[in-house]
Formats: sequence, C-alpha cells, structure tokens
Amino acid sequence: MKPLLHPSVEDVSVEAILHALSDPVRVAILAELAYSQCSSTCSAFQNVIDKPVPKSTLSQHFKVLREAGLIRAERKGIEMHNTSRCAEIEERFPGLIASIVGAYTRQSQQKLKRTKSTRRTA
Amino acid sequence: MKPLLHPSVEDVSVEAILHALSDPVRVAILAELAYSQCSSTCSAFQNVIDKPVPKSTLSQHFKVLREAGLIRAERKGIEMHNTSRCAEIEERFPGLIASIVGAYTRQSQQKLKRTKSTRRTA
DNA sequence: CGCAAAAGTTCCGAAAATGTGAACTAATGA
DNA sequence: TCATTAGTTCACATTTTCGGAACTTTTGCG
Repeated sequence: MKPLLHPSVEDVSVEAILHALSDPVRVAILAELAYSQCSSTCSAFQNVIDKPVPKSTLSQHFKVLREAGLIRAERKGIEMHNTSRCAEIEERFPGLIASIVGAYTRQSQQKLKRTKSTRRTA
Repeated sequence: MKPLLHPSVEDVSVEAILHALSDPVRVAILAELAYSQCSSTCSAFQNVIDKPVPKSTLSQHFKVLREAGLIRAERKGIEMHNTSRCAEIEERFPGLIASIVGAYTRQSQQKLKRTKSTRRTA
C-alpha cells in the first residue's frame, strides 16, 4: 500500500485548505480532531453528521484533508490514526483554521437559535 | 434581466464563503474589491491573474461571489458596479475574511521569496 | 429612429471533480 | 488457513466547472 503522502507545511496551500474545509463533513472531522487533541480512526466518523457517510466517501474525505495538509494519518495495525496538523498550520497561517472553525461554530449556534425561535412547523 | 439576488447576511454560509474563496481568481477579485473600498466593473478583472480570464468564466466567478454573499453587484448603465460586503460579513463571522485574505497574502509573499532564493532556471 | 459597440449573461458541449457500491488489500486473530 | 475488520481503489453515474458562441441591455452616434 502507498506510504501516505503528507505535504510539508511550506507546501500547504490556502486554496487546498479552503477547498477541504468547504465541506461540512470535512470540517466536522477536522474540528473533532483538533478539539480532542488525540488520534481517531476513520470509521469513528461514520456518523459525523446527521446521516451516515459511506466508507468509500469517508476515505475520500480523509484523503482530501490529508493532501491539504490538515491532518496526519498513520497506520497502526489494522486501523488508521488521524491527528490534526493545526499547530503546524497555525505557524504558517496564523488564525486561519481557528477563524474558520469558529465561524462554523457560530453558524451552527445561530442555526439552532433560529429553529428554536421559529418552530412553527412543530 | 434577472434582478440579481443577494443573500441577506444571516443567510450567508461558511461553506459558500470557503468554496467561493478556494479559487485564486475569486480571492484576487475579492481582495482587490475589499482593499480598494470602491466599486469596480467585472471587466476590470480580465487580467486579475497572470493569464487572461474569459468573460463568461469571469461572469461565473462574480456570480459565485455574489451568491456567497461576498460582494454586492449593481447595474449602473452599461456596466456592473461590484463592491465587497466584507464589513457585513465581519459582523457575523469576525475575522474570517481577514484571516483568509491574510493567509493568501502570506502565501504569495512566501512564493516570491522562494523563487527569488532558488532561481536556478533563470 | 436604426444601428453599432460595449458589458455581462446565458446556453451548451467538453472536461474535471464528486459520491458511492463493489471489489480489493492489508493486518489481526482464532 | 480462513474469517474479520479497516481502509483503499475501481468504475460508473451525477454534478460542477470552463469557455466559446450567441444573446440581452444600455449607450452613443449618424
């Protein structure tokens, strides 16, 4: 199996980061990895959003995150251990990831508030 | 001609913003609009990157920026006047746009530095 | 008015990217 | 050796994107 390429920090591009994080599933994965500060397997994210994500799709998502330089993946026996590379990226692009994850957080809070205050459909 | 839909600020999504800004042409446009603080026509950006951008493509790019809520477009006579909506978005997602544009700026500076220090091909 | 030009948009076909089931690979353990 | 589990790769359908050609709006000019 291929040795899992990870770009070095100086090869990480803003385009790739933004593209990777323009998908709700991928941000959810990164946010979780960044928050928990410890490694997680891919299959741990099969229900990262409301509905289940097929594993081939999940694999693609991890690939995108990996190649964007946002996560590091290491094979440990039968499973993959994924960790965030946010600290490295923070050095190169200070505040970038934090503000993106922060914006998503704010967005989901506002979404909650809206459905709470306007639940006429219930 | 259609009346040019602009999402209201509270309908702007982070996904759409990141997707819009994951393209070099579109960031270049937004950065320019945000920096200049005044309106510009679409055709003013035909050479926003090294090579010329076809006008149908440019039109699509402006549409993406518009629908993401990043710019406002108004027809003035024969041409469109585009302005950035960064101030509005700053209220909803503080620091987001600034950190993205900042990251791109840093990236292009580093790219310059690299080609300067390693120009063997010249 | 009629017509030409300029700025954008829309249309459409080609090319690229994405999602996902099915088949495959690699590591583990009985 | 064989079954199981975790992920990857393949193949194909769907979607998105690019860009040339044609179209629409507005303006300016005779």
